Amino acid sequence: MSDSIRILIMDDHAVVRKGLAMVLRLEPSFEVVGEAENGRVGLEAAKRLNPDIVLVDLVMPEVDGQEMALALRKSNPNIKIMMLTGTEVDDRVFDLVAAGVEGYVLKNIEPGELVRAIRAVAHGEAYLHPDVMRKAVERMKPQHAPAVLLTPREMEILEWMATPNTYKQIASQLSISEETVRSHAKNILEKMKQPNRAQAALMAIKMGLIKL
Amino acid sequence: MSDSIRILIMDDHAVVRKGLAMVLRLEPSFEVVGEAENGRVGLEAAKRLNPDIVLVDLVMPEVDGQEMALALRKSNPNIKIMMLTGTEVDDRVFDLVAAGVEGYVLKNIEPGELVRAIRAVAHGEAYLHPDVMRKAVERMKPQHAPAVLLTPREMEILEWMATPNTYKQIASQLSISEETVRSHAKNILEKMKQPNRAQAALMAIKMGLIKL
DNA sequence: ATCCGCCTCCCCCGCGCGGGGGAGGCAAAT
DNA sequence: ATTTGCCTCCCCCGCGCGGGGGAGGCGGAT
Repeated sequence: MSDSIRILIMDDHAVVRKGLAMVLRLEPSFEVVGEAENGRVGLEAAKRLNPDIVLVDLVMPEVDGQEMALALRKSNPNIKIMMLTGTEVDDRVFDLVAAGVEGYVLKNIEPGELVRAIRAVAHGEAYLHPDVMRKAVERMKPQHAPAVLLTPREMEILEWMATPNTYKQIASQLSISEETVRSHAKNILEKMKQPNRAQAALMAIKMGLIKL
Repeated sequence: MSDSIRILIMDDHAVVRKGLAMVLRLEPSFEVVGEAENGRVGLEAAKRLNPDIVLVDLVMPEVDGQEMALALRKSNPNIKIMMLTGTEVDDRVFDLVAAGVEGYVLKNIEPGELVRAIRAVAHGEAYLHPDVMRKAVERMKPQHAPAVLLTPREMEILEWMATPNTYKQIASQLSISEETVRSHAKNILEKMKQPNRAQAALMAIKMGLIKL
């Protein structure tokens, strides 16, 4: 293995490619081995050049970054992928990371940070832009607050309502009457404004009241 | 506001505290304003000193990092929290980020990276250790694969089954007979080995077949 | 001392749903 | 040409469930 990081750049704008290449070539340990103007030729180039990492724009004509990433993951899973997009955090990020994309940065990134990011990803780490990370964390945390108008007992019943158990079975589990369970269930459905158990369970998961 | 970042360190091992403090004091823009040997005194110190950020070990006697973080979040939500643990990624991370902890690093982090992390968190960004990020990404991606033995039509019906609509309503929406919908539903439940619509919907979400 | 929220339990009704059958058409695979 | 999978549609039955009532006890708040 070589000690330098071999990079392939994909972007439909020549200026961006040249700009990135210029910045990256300043780094002694970096080696820009190729450029491509879209995902199709980029994919071929990647297979031919076998770079350590590809720096790819998300929006490109013919074959975009997402398609390219998925295809490259299949054919050459060892090539790291660093996705590059505009200043907005695209929701496709999550599909991308799910597909195995290691890096995701916005184009407004500082050159120094980009260098660090590339180095991190090339070393097998994951690098997500802070904004993306924040959004990811937001997704992980339950969208708290909306309504904890349920009593402790009702919360307990609600959890059971998300299971296959019938009210009768729930009742025996809790050692109370089935009628009591049904009574709680009625109140829960009314409070949550849901028409049935199924919707209440889905709603509860959405609100993070119960775990999946 | 001052231009330096005021830091409070919490760790039950004096050596770790001193070591961290020494490393951080090398940074001109950092100011270590205090140390605490557990969460209880750390919490008091935080309220008294009002630092920009607290660097806190997860495992501590009396009041551990998690309790401290939750309490501090309530009393002083503007103080950033950087959690510090051993070399293993603890599953409690997810509860912590859900609770609002901005940073999470492992103790094997390089000093330079820790400095960057603290700076990032102090500036309002999120910083998760690459390993944690990777694990978080793993959690986000649907645990694909198990079984997409459902036909396209069944997938469509399944999505409708996760809504409040009755079979009759679904049927009219899809312009087919209610019996057809019920027939599909029967096959779906059998294929998914689920006893009812509710469980099938929950299962579908777990498997990432449908979106929340 | 009164009120109110919570938990408990009971009754009745209608219907949506799960589970068991069966059947015909149509396209792709073989 | 036969098979196989998919989509379509139909029947019957039993029961779990949603929705409408009501009632009593118990603890905390005032």
